[in-house]
Amino acid sequence: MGNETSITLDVGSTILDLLTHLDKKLVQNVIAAEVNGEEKDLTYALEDADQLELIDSDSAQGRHILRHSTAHVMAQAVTSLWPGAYFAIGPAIEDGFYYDFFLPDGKHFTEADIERIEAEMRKIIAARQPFLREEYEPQEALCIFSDQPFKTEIIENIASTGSSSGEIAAEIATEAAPNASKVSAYRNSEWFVDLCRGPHVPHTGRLGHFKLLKVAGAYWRGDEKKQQLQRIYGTAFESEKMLNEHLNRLLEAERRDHRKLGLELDLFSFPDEIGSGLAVFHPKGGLVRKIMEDYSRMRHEQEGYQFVYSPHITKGDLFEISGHLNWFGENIFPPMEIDGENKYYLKPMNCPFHILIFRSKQRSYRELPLRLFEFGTVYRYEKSGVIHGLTRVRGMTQDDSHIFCTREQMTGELKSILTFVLDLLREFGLNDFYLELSTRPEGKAVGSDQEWEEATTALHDTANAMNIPLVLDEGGGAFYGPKISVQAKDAIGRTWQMSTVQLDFQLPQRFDISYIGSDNTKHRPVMIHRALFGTVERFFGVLLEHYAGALPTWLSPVQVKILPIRDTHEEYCLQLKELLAAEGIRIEYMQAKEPLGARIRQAKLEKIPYILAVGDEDVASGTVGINLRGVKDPIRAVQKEDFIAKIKEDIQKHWSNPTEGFAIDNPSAVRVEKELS
RNA sequence: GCCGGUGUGGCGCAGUUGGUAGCGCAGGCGAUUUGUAAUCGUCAGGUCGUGGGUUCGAGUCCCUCCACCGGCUCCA
Repeated sequence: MGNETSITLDVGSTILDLLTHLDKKLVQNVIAAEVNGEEKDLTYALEDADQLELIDSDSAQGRHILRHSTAHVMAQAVTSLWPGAYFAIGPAIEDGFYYDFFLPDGKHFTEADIERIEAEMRKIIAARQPFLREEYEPQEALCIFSDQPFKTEIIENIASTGSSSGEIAAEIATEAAPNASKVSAYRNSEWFVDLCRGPHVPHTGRLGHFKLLKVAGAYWRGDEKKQQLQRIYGTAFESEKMLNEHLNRLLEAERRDHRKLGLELDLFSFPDEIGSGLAVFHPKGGLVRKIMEDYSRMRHEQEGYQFVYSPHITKGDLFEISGHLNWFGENIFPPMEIDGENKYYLKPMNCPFHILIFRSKQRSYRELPLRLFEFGTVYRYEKSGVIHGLTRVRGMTQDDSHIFCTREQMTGELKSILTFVLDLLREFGLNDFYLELSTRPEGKAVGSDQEWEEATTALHDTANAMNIPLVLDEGGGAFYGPKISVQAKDAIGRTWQMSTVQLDFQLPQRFDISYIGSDNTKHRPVMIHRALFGTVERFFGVLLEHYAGALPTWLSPVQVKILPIRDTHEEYCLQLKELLAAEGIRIEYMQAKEPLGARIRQAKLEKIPYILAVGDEDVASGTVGINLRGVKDPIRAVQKEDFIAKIKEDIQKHWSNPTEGFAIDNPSAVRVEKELS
């Protein structure tokens, strides 16, 4: 609440008692409190000199609590519908909560059960059941939960380690008591009690604005070798309004799904006949992709990269030397046998090829940093269940580069790469980033501690200097070195992993590459692996979702569509088309076979940035009527030269939408887009 | 890979308790010549993902495989 006040109460008073002394309006949203920095239920009995912070249901902390409480209600509902169900863990997560269950006797939930469970939950909420906190010695708790194997395991873990932390995942910690000696649980009814650290809302009547979203699978403790459970996801908010806003955001995400857009806009497809996770790009998608790649090539040229090419297959020796067959083997497609002797593999990575280019002759320090760039198509065997549109595929093209430099050049290179990455991503319209530093994967890494330490420090320091938030991803590095990845947030706030920059001391050793230094002796170069788009496919998918399919003009496969009002305007239109084409503008002409409204509609659905409608008045005065994407009303009688100047500016400046240059304050823009969905 | 769901013409969908497939959009053709988000008519298009089984008979029931969707584990 912010303001500090001292209040005197009777001995044994609870927070709830205290609230009754305070202004009703101010405290009606309070669902829990922090006492001396620890979250407590409202039924907590205050002691002398306790410092109290109230937690409102509309705060992040408050939502977390009410979601967690809703998860308990869901578990109770499930237990009442499926007596004997085992429940595992049920934490609040970002935007919602889940609970993992196991139904005995081979039963399982289906999507259809969601409604039944929701209905049962509403009954529990209507009953305004109190959440009663109980504390037990571990032995007692084991008795109470003797028929719940997962809970038993959690309690035993707490009892043996003395705490809920350690090797137990963070989410499990939310289930357990923070102090070692006692185990806390919350009772909602005579027959339903759940192990939990708390706190919870005072009673189930404080809940109700929730929705169950999906049934999914999940492994016990996130370990694929352990039992498979069923997870039910849901979300809950402090009000119906906030809940609906969230559900609308989910719909918006669905509307932006690049798989759907790719089909609607005729950009790419995944024919069954080719195989899972292998895309073909149709002419329009191919054009977008070409523009992306051309732009990238142009920028790489400016940044001092040299272009190389390497084949898609190689003898296994190469990946033996690099260590990929050993460390990355399960992601490599099975080999082709040639002449019974040699095993050839589809390449999963480009780096060894670039190393061989480096090694093809003796190198001098004067050549460094040597920056080799390639749109390298690689193939990775991904488990069938993980494939997802263009963002997770089995055949992908990386905008890959390997930079060979001296130890001394390393930091400078890293810095210029990160600057380059962020610039490039901004040029494609992504503006909101954070960096993630992935460190040594324990048990899955090569190289000495000292090398890892040095590499990690170098990456960390460079990342820190970028003035962008940096988060740590413990153990997420590649087997040969740590990495920084750039996470970009899209237009609706979702984050996508894009670029990666990896520092590598290992492969230069494995391939024994060297350069002659100014001292006339051999030195080992350092290698930096980096991809800016990450992969062209994923980047394409992310851009589609970011722009909801309405690509900026410079990336649009069709930039202008010309519509004559009647076919008598055809001649003028074709002249206009020539004029625009001469400026390198991508344009389509649409004959007057149908009413104008129908053609406008069709062009709008194609998300064309500029639709020109041309009639008698335009022919007479050399003008066009412009329909901007995202704007309902047309702009009439614009001199065609003015239009050309405008669209050229748009293309040159990479406007995210044509409206940017027209000072249009048109709230219908967003509405129109929505109506069409 | 694992758990659950789904798979009907290019796309979106309907197909009652098993009785050999419909609709809308898109497409072809014809008419309509249209000033801002769907003009009218007509025609064509599907061995119902695949392979097997049950049955007199399978889009409907069972099994296999494939693919997709939602997650988990992995990950660019």
